[in-house]
Amino acid sequence: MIDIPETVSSIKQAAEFTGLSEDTIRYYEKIGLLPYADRKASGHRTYSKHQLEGMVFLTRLKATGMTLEEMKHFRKLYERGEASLPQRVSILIEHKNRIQNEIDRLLETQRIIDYKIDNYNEVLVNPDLNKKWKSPFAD
Amino acid sequence: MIDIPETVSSIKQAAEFTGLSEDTIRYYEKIGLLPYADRKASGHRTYSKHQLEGMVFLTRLKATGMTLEEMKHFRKLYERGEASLPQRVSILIEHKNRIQNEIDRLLETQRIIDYKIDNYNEVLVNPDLNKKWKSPFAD
DNA sequence: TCTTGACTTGGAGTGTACTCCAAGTTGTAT
DNA sequence: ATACAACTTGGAGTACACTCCAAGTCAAGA
Repeated sequence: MIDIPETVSSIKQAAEFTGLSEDTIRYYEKIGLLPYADRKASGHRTYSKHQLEGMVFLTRLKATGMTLEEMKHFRKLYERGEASLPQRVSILIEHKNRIQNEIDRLLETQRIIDYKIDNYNEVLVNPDLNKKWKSPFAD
Repeated sequence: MIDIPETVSSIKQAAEFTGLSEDTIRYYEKIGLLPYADRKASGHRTYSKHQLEGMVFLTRLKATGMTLEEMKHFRKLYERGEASLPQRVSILIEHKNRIQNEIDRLLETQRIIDYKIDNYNEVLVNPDLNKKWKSPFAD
């Protein structure tokens, strides 16, 4: 990962460092997933390193299947301060479990794909075998 | 997995055995992802075990991130017969690699979540530590 | 025969997450 | 001073994958 400067003073740079698009950053702010960003005198958004890291963490949660609504909820808990810590922990634990289930599902599908690739390769070597696998896409 | 009978004679049963909804099955047929299903004299759809297994395989590809368009492409190759075998193998290999990348990403996010959970727990034990972690959502 | 329920069709509507646009403002280089 | 790029806003449009609906047909039981 690129290392993030202490502050950036344009949405373009924020996009560059977080991997989000400029439009997506504005959209997230619009729906309340990101807090209203500080503006310069010109009205342009500025971001601290702190905020950029938060955005990167959001992209990770999203990339692992958390919805924008769930992330908004998490953010609201964060804003309520320390009292919400236990709730935040349990959300993270639950999300971690979801990720684990997803991993298990992916591994199983990899096994099935391997099986199909093996079948395909056998048919490539000996086309007469073709009739043996009647399963769709497998023969 | 439930075992699938040799044939089913309604879309309801097909839905039951594949896990897809009736509407989704009709939708897949409409967009050409599934071939036009055989109909009884009444016009009701019937499906062979062969076809049901194909539908289950589609759900796996979809659950692991393949789009409907990509699946349509794969299906068309399948319909072109044996000559498309090498192409189908390479699509499967590529998809398997995508799954691997996804798994790697999920594992990395799990590690990050673990790190955050640890931080949270430390703060829960000793609230004074709270100032140490300035990273959003992490403190 | 009549009702009930499962099915058929084409097409409209939904939810999520963007993505783009028009009109206007500001900052920088020549 | 002027051009031009980068930014601002509210709001409209898009892509994907369904999901629902209305109107009609068909099969089986009371």
